[in-house]
Amino acid sequence: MHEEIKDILKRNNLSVTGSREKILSLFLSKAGALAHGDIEKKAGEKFDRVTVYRTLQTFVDKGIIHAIPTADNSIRYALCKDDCSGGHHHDHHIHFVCNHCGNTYCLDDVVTPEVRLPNGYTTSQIEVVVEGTCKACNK
Amino acid sequence: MHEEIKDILKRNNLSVTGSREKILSLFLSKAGALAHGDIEKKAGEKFDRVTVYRTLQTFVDKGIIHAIPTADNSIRYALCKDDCSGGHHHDHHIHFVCNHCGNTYCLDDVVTPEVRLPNGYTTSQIEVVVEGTCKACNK
DNA sequence: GTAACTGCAAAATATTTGCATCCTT
DNA sequence: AAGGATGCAAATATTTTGCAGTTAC
Repeated sequence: MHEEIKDILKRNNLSVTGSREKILSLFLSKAGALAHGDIEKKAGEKFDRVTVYRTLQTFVDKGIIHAIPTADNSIRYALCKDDCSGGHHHDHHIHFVCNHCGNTYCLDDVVTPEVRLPNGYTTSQIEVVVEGTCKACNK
Repeated sequence: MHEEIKDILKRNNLSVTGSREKILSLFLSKAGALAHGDIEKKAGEKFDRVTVYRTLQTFVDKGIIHAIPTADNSIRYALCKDDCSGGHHHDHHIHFVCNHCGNTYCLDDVVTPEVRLPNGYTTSQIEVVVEGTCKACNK
């Protein structure tokens, strides 16, 4: 188990427990985003469904991961880069859903574009989800 | 009941029924998007929850309405402009969620911006959801 | 030792399916 | 009359809550 995992937990004032390490390592080892169901499966029945719900919620609250809304309305989660601490999360990157392999990726290098709103509207956050075919599936 | 409603249904080869007319008129009379729960409430217990599920699904299939994914993962639906017929729906406008009044709007005048993806990725659809404060709440 | 975390059971919600009946065309 | 749509009941699935036992610090 990487030291990095413990670091992340400690940095966020969370106790280091088995389920948190396991779930966090799933996120670190996989490029794409994970849905609740993926985590239950991948973890291999090791821990309770309720623990997964609570752990994910805790991670979102602390800004360790963020939720990605997709068109088919399955919630997926992905690691936040840098410091999205204290629930004040701001994405500056876009999300990509591959229609072929079904994976969801954060394209960290693609900055969310400017959006010009009509007069009277103010913006606090912009979420961009692009659907298409990813690099791997395009080969 | 507007004639327009019957037209929309007929145009899509759907029988004109009470629940469909009612639900469609809710969408036509309201600027913002509606969640499943909103519809059940606003309809005033007139029809079954199951009917609402099935009607919404039918409308989405026919391209009469489209689903809007939001960060808090509540599914909302809004009317499609023009012809998004036959399940081949493409948004060209952005969605706006007001953090103040909670409403979701389609900003039909704001075109989705170009997104420059890394090499190897191809795009089929872009979904943009902006959060902030809407015109009415900013006064 | 204390506060925080987990697992189990159960409650509360949400969604889907089957089928008999009713309505639209 | 025939096919489609609705409503009800019930089966599934999902998410939340309470609480007792366990673990991290």
